[in-house]
Amino acid sequence: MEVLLGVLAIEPMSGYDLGLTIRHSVGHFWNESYGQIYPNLKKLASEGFVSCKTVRQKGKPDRHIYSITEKGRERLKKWLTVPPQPEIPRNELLLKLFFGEQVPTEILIGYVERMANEHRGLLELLERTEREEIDNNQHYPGAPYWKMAAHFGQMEMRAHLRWAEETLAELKKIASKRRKRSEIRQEKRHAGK
Amino acid sequence: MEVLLGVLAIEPMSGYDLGLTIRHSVGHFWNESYGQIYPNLKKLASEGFVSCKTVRQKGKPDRHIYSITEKGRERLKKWLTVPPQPEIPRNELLLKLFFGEQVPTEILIGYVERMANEHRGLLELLERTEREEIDNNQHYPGAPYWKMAAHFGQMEMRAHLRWAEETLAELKKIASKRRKRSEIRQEKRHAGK
DNA sequence: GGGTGCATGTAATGGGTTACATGATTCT
DNA sequence: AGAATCATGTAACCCATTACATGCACCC
Repeated sequence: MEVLLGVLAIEPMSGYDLGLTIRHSVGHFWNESYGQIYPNLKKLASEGFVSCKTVRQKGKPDRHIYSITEKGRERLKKWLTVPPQPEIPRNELLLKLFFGEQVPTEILIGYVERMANEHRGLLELLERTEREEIDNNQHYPGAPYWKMAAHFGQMEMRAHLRWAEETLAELKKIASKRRKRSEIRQEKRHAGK
Repeated sequence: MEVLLGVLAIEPMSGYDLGLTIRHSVGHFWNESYGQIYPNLKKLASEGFVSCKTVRQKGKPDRHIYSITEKGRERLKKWLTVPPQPEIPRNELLLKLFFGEQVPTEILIGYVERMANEHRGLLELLERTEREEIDNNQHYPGAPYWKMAAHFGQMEMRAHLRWAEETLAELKKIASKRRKRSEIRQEKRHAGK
């Protein structure tokens, strides 16, 4: 809801563009689906927080360009001054790892490797975005804040990658132990026959 | 849903105890409310994934002790072998910081300080839990996995604290710049009078 | 007397994702 | 010809939190 106001405070745009802009600016820590964006824009418009101009297009449906109003800016500021409450994120990977005993270690190794690859990619993306997007908008007063948010993501990703390395080493140790144990079991079974 | 099975695979217990156990074992990356736990236990029981024994108590309501069944263990294993899909966590602090331009810098400083304090506390808790809970259960085959999950939280918290330091320094720079600018404005207004 | 902890549960409410529907244009 | 992109939106559904309801025991 308030992301929409925040982005529209930077620049008026359509619902579709809001989706794209949100994805590649705050996408690494906040996302909104179109099933959320369109109804919320309508609601914000009906309550006077945003205004809407309709632009005709040939072939395509009309574009609705939304702009934030004074009332909208006030609402945004009011929301910004409410202390954010801490939220416990849900991490399915960690949960599955926590119960990892129940499952072959190779599976867990796959999960951690996959996560590491994803986060490596995300880290690169964040670094690139910082260089290209934020540094090219140094004149804009919001740029320092964008940088802080981007840095958060970068530092988190690097921590995750370090953890993944450490954890993969540990998992591989466990895997080889397990293999040895099952080999011994096999031998005993052979001997017992 | 599956957390319940996972915890019950370690030890049978009541819904109430599940809530407590989840909070202080996987609480830093997963949480379930009682409004979720009780109905889900009922559902799991009706589908044969857990069994339930009722224990009478004087004064207090009957305790329902749930145990995982063979069918439940199979379901847990099946779930564990489904690759976790990456989830984008929502971070309200970062979002507010991203739009920080719109609001006095002091407010943002307060948010970041508060977050740093919280995460410092959480880090200590995680370190303590690792020493007390996990190391005391070294015999249990799940312990190494618990340790990995705990380490994830620790490394993340430490990264957040480093970020908070860096960010606070930056925010304080911005705050002093802003103060100077507003002093100049004040002087000009006086001179203009 | 009032707060906290034990112990269970239900119901309203809200938030969000997914799937669906439409339809033209552009790329492969 | 078929997929993808542009562009809007609705509706069903799922999930989750919150608040409510009950009631005893214990402590200050």
